[in-house]
Amino acid sequence: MGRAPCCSKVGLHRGPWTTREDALLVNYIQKHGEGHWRSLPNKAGLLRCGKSCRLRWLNYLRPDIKRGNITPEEDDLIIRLHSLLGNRWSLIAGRLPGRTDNEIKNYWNSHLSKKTQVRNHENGSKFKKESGGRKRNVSKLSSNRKQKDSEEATTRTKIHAPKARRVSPSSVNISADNSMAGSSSHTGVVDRDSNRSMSHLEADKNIDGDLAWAPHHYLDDLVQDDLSGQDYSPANIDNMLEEMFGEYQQLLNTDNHAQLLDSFVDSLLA
DNA sequence: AACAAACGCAACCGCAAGTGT
DNA sequence: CACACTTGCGGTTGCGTTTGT
Repeated sequence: MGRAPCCSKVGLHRGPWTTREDALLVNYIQKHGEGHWRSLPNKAGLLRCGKSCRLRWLNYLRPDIKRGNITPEEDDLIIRLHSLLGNRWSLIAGRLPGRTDNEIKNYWNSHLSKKTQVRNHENGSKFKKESGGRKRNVSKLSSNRKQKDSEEATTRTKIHAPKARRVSPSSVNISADNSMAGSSSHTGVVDRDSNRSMSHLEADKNIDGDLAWAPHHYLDDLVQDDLSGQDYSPANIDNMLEEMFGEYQQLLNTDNHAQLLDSFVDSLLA
């Protein structure tokens, strides 16, 4: 597959956006709407690649972006959704109105991954908790950033890392009203790296599609209230999440999980 | 006050799925 | 069916800011 040349193109601006560039982009999108990112820079008079424009718009300029600190409720929800979905930031972001996948990803990497790591270690071992906030670690004076980062990377907790998948609305087969039956439904976020038959792919598509697009999808049952409603956290959410997560992990931990997933997905589709 | 380490976040990169021809 | 192009995603990097020594 051919790869579209991007920011490597000579003559294109890179790095931080100026207020003028922001204004040009916002003006253009307000007049013509989103999309056609590739041709947008030319039409808008920007010396940026389309990819860069799209990112800038989605992560920063969009009017519905919520700025400011992540609330404790959001914090908690991110942790829960991450435990369920893994690093699928766009899906998680979809449950947090006004938050972008990039923001959540950054927040996770800089705050929550440590937090959960600390939790895990507190539960299971004598992990030495890093002091919160910006504390200098004197014992690390000799270490440089890269080294530290790579060390972190190797120790970072990874629940699972399914490959990214794009799902278009048209590919969603499950009807909007078809709330998925049973709490185990969503554990169908399956390992995409294993070799699977077409039924797997279809099932995956359905599941993801439902997650991403259907108006009354499963997660709405799971997390009924929009965070903006301030009343997130119905009494049974914890139990449901725990139950599903347990089931999900069970699947992942099984040797023949490909086969298990097979029947699991089949049961979902039935 | 100066310096270095740690942090936080915007932006970039590369891959892969969807779509058009 | 095969290929090229577009778009979306998660991972990674670069750099300005903050903090501790």
